[in-house]
Amino acid sequence: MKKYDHKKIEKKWQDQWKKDNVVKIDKDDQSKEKFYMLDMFPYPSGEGLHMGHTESYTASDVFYRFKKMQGFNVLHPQGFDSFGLPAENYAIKTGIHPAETTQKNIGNYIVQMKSLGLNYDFDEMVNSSDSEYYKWTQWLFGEFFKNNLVYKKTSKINWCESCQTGIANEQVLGGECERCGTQISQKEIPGWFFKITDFADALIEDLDKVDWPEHTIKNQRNWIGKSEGAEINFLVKSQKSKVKSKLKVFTTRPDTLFGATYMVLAPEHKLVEELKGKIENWEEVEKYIIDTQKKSEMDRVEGKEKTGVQLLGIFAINPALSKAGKTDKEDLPAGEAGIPIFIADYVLSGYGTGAIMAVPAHDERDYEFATKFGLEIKEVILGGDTEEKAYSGNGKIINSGQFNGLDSEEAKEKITEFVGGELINNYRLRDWSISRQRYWGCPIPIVYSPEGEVKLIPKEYLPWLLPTDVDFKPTGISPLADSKELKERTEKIFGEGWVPEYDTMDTFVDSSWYFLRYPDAHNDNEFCSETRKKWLPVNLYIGGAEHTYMHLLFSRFFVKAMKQIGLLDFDEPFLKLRHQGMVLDGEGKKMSKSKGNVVNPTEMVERFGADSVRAYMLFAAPLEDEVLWNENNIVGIYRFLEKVWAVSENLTESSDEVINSLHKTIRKVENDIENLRYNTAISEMMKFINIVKSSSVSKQDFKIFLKILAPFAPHITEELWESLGHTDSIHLEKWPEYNEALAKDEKHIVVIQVNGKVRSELEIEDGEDEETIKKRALDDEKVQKWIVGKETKKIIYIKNKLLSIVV
RNA sequence: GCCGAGGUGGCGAAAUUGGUAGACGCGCUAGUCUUAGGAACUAGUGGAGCAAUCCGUGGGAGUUCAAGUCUCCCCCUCGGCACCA
Repeated sequence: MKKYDHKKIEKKWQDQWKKDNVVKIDKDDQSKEKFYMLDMFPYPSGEGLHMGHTESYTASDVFYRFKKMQGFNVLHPQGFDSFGLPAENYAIKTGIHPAETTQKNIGNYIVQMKSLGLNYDFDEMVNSSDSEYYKWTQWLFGEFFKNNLVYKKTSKINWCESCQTGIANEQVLGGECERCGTQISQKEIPGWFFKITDFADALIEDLDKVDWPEHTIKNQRNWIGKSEGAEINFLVKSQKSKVKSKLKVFTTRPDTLFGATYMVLAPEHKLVEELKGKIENWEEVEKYIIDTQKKSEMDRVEGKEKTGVQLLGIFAINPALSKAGKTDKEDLPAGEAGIPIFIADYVLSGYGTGAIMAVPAHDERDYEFATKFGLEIKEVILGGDTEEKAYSGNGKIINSGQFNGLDSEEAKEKITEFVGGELINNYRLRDWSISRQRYWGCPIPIVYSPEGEVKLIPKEYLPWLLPTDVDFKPTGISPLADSKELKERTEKIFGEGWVPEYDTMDTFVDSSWYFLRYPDAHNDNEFCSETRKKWLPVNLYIGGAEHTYMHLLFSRFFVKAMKQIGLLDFDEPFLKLRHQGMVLDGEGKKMSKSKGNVVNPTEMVERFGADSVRAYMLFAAPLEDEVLWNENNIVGIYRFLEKVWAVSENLTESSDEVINSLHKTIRKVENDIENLRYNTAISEMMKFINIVKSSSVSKQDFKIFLKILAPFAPHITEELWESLGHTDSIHLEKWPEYNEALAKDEKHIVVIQVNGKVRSELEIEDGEDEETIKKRALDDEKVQKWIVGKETKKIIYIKNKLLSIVV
């Protein structure tokens, strides 16, 4: 008997599959139903594939093989998100061009993926730093430009001093750069923006159309941060002069307008500068503004204590309190004065209008501020605990003139109308800043005329190539600025004095549409032909939970924008999404280079075999949970495969028990794969083998078992398939059908409970009638003991499972 | 503080969705074989008890013939957000 030697057979079959080009599919095959199985494409780092990839890529590989056996035409592509900072930083250190490192790393990744038995067609791969791909990234930018979905503006953006580039809001984590952890500052620079906010509502509403994890949907919603409220104008007056200005605020609680006793502007608010001459304590105000600018976002939040400065010499008029309820009728009822105006850093310039009406009686932050500065607190809502500092719930309106007695909800609309305000929605989401002052990214296809006029580079000049004659060292100005070649190229095409855009695009742009390219990866005329668009959208997408905001949000935006332009005809890119959990070390700690506990997938494949590594990753825990990589546990899987191997050399006849178990196993495994419950699918197959070991199985039935094991352990099953006399691959077989009648049990154990406690059990024939079972139960010796001399009040029977006697 | 996920043997985890809690795997114990075993095989393995039986799914209450599962309150762990008006 030859031994199970994973090294030999895995090598053998990987070579064979390559030779047979088994992964190639006919993308235009109309005879089969399509299924688009997608993995999140990796950034090809120098570290190589990590265990997290191993798990999610195996998960998708199993699903792909399963769907294929079920007769679907399955697209299961892979590619590389290869623009980005690590390669550029490496280039700065070593002088090796990013293109070169990237190419090398991609080669490594492909070798590693193949060694795991992952079936991808690398002839059809997408590589975002390849001009064949980024030509279309640029073309899409152009389409967005033509359709007014991208614009340029000078604004304060998040600036990372260490990376020497601006970054998106989404890339700032707790005031720090998500890449390098440097404190983010604000910098005023010109840059390009995608109008993602145009789609804010659709990005929320369409979440109802997808099958995604609940928490991911919630995160998307929170990130967009829709709040319903009103914009209301207040009048600002100077004590000395007649000059009046309007001050617009956003509030979610217009119903509390009568309780607004002061106003707060963000220190950066335009009006502060405008009214400079009217503000009597300008020196103090200016100092506060400068102090605020100096504070980083972190400090602003950490020093929770409210600070602020009143703008002396000016005041605002609460429109609700002016005679006619309109701001332009500024006369106040006799004895009423205007309300004070403050600047304070608890009001953010970037949200809403950068100014608020403060209602201390019903907002905790306003309450805190008002208490500190001794400002009036006026209750206008009845409700809640009177002990509470500020009641922020809904209730009956009081102290609000003709609106008294209304419910808050109703009052919101009426009071807004009364003061000429407007009900509107506000969003936390901002337009997506995509300009990066770095080298290794997709060039923005824009040129400027000598007069500074913006011109989109026409399609005929795409791909607009990333120049190679640059110095990588970041200086805060995009490295492209020192390319002689780029300058000459631009002048040659557009004329003397024309200059190219030097910024490159955020790499999230590359990954926002890559899944649209796979169906037609080498099309040089279109990003994807009409006939190949039939592959879209993605049926199942598997990837890390760290992408619950950015990548998923941006991809969704792209699809919506492209639909609006008429390039696509669906709303959502990923119909079904599942995340894999993190892979931790044996002690449950995160793997990291500094801890020295990083596990190398290739080394594990060498030692235990790809089949064992694959099956173990999926067996150890549910897909979405964390997996501990415990080398002592993987032997369980290895033993299982050895048992399968051993069984294959001892095939005779199937016992009834084995036949029954086989059909149950097919049913369970099929159902579990469909629901991505791989862990229980594998345990079910283990059970089957255990039963076979204590009994016997026929060649035919064993071959059926091999088929359901094949997606998980593609090499060993292929080897055994061959040794059982087949010349065609097991992976071309059809998924076996189970027989419901054979999967049925003929006998059942029925548990007998007395007053809810298990007292005995009976073996019954399937379908044995209830009366007989009841009688048998009541006569049962062990049951008798508990019911003798008592009156039977109730008997409940759950078919084939349980009989509960109440006495 | 807010949002989300979770808490079941020594460990990773199951539980047909209200019906025998701990499947499957690791580990452990005993035995067989062996020069040996960190190999293989067989049996056992939630806790207490000689046993009958009792106790057990973070804690407490409740609904029910029956609760890991449903309801209410509380505690803890992990992830994310953090003055968003």
